[in-house]
Amino acid sequence: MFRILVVEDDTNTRKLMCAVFRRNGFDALQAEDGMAALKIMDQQHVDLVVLDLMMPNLNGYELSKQLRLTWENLPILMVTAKQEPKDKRKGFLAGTDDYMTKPVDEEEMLLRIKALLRRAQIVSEHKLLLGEVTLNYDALTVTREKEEISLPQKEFYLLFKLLSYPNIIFTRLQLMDELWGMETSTNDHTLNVHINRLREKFRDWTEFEIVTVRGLGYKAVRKI
Amino acid sequence: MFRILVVEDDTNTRKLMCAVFRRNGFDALQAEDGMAALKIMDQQHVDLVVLDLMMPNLNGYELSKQLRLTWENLPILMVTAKQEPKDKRKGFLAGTDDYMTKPVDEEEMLLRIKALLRRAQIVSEHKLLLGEVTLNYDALTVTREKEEISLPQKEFYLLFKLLSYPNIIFTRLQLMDELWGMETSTNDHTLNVHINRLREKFRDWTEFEIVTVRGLGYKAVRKI
DNA sequence: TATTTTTGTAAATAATTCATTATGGAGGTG
DNA sequence: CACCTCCATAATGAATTATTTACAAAAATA
Repeated sequence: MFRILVVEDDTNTRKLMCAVFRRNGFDALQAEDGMAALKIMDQQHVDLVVLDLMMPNLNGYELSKQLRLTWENLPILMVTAKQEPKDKRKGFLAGTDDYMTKPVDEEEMLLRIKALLRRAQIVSEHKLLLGEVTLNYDALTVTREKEEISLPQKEFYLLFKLLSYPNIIFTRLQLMDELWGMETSTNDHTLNVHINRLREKFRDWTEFEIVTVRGLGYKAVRKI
Repeated sequence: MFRILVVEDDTNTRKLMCAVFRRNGFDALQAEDGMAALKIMDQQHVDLVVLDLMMPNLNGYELSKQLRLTWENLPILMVTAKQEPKDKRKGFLAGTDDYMTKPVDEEEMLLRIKALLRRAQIVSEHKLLLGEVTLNYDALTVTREKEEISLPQKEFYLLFKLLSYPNIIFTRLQLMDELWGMETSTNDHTLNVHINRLREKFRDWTEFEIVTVRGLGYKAVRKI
């Protein structure tokens, strides 16, 4: 069972959140400020932290920085005020983080929590499991039962990125940025070609498919 | 028959693990804490220890240190929490150790146990057995039936390293590091050359093969 | 010291991966 | 339907990476 730590100064909100988590099969702990949170983290295993950014004493930004020092891949879901500028909201997130704005929608929170946990697992195990199919990040291979396809780096990272977040559309820019870096001078047509090569290699696989979203970019969808 | 000692404070988990081992042809002993574990170890021969790091009294770290003092090459499989930082998880492992994160997958645990036992045997006997083929660490020789090839040091250690962990990819950096040390000024092309020499010598052997993983490094695969 | 063996370097060759271009097709829009 | 944009595909060539060969330096051995 996954254990979630809720850090939130408002007692009502905090208790409500914990109740929601418990009702949905999670184990929930609570802390009313950053200090209490760190104390709990030292004592027991926590899979994910939900964090209000507006708190007395050690505020959310500071706490998340502290947490990152020790638990590099700990997923953190930050709860921010809506009027906070967007770049500030996203700016300091690590790869395994996400944020939501208040007031928090219960349904949405659970979805995000689940996505974060899944992603954190991917990060820590360097593997991506999709039913019968496994992407092994360290070996650059894709396997299905006995079959193993090994891919060139660019192709592999592209596929891994897409399949890490199925059904999520990535713009060409995002993908270029992730695989080639901001400052590349590489023509962005090359992305088409890589996509094409991937499609070619996995044409007869029924598990997933790379779908073009015209005008936007690409997404991977799981079939079956 | 190999004998495994399970050290785990949670009674259910402990009994379940022992049941799994017995079902798979191992002899299983159990201890609910470090003290009990040491007592058992003093009384009888144990081939491998499975150890939960989170335990009351003598914790897992301490116990493993204690065990190492007397049983230098005892293979230990540590069970750690997932959020433990990776360097902490791996940092104190000896060559014959491994770790897993909770929750533990039965299949994976058995695989790791077998790999550990195999490796421990390598270490204690200074030999690596692959079917008909034997690598003798002290003599720097590779034998198959009546045939015996003796290798120069660098070549032998390289082959030994690769074959100790078949199917695991080692980066050029890892291999350079292991065979030449971090601070070497040796050109890393030399690795290619050594690989090439090994391939040449064992070209007609069907038992194993050195495979290059472009952009990453090399791995040894067992054939047949 | 002379000889052999081992190890490292360098250069030539080969293979793979990646980027670019060109062409044509699909889908949207007026 | 005509037109345009965006994307798919194929072909080509450049860049990167690995293999092989030859040779020289270093170390070990006779």
